Amino acid sequence: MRIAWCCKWLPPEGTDAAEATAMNLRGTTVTALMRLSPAAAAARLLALVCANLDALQAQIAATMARPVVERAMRIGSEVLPLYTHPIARPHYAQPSLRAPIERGLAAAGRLARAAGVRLSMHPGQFTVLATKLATKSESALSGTIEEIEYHTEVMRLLGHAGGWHPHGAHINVHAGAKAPGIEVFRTNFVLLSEDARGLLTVENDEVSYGLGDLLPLADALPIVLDLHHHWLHSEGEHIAPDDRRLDQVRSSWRGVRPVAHISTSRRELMPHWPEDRLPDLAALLAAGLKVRDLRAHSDRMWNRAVNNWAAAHLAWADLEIEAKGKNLASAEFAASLGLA
DNA sequence: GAGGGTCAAGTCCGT
DNA sequence: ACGGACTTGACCCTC
Repeated sequence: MRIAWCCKWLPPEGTDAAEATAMNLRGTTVTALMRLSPAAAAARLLALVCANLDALQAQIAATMARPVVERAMRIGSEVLPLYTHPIARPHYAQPSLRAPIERGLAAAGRLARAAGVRLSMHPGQFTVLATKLATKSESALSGTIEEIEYHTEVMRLLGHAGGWHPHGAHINVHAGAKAPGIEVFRTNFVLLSEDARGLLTVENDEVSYGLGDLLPLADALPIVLDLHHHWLHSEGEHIAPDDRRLDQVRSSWRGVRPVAHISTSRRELMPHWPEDRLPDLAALLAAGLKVRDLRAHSDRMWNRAVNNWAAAHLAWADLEIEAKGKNLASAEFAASLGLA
């Protein structure tokens, strides 16, 4: 059983803020890189990558120091900044950049495996396997494939690729656009490398692909259930851990411990809502709140009823905590449930 | 150093 | 038709 934090390390009470800053990944922008000479751009990327590799190892080390139940984390996608962009690609092909990346990621992966830290990644919203095959979207599809193969390459260099979700690793995406339909996702999924297909998972979202829409893919890749997205997509259902639909979700993982996501709406939206009562979507909408507002993640897991409901799902899945309070929220969540 | 405009990409929603 | 939100605010220029 694992509880994961996501991407960014915030300094726990009484620790050094500058130390935490050094533990986080940094990116850059295409325009900033383009303004530099090729030599300066190469130097800039090398400096960023080296800092990020150190930061990643520090994140894993900090995660190792947590109780066993908290040894899981999501790696930020900017670990190798602009890796898939044409402006950066020639630089990443250079041995001067490639060598430290291979060394650094191999060391990070060894560290994670030695301490049983489960690793995941989550490519951004531009990653859409369900996308039309029309000329207009061809670049969207090729960009999506490049992006997934980039994340796969990071996992490969960590030593977490080859076969079926080695060490529990996964690269999680949303399905994409609604119009083409889920079978287009399946068609495009086949275009990925074998390593990528062994790492990819697909997550339900609030607007396009709900849990029921993804179940037809259960034979192709694991389904990540986002409990908060499902709550919004299903018009307020707090799905039970023994719901029959979850049988298919579980089996989609083919023996690997499943992963689910939990987050909750911002408390400021419902200042008078009791902390020990599950938020009632119909009541909140009737009170004038918008789904769009309710999608936003809270800082902390502030609602005990939500936490107990989420904790019941630990019976079958590891949980990634998606809260703006990051590691602080996940540690507090684990502690509040008496798990850590 | 602080403030504020800008940021590679797709899709959906509200105006 | 267009701006904003989303994974997540960070980056980077100007003063």
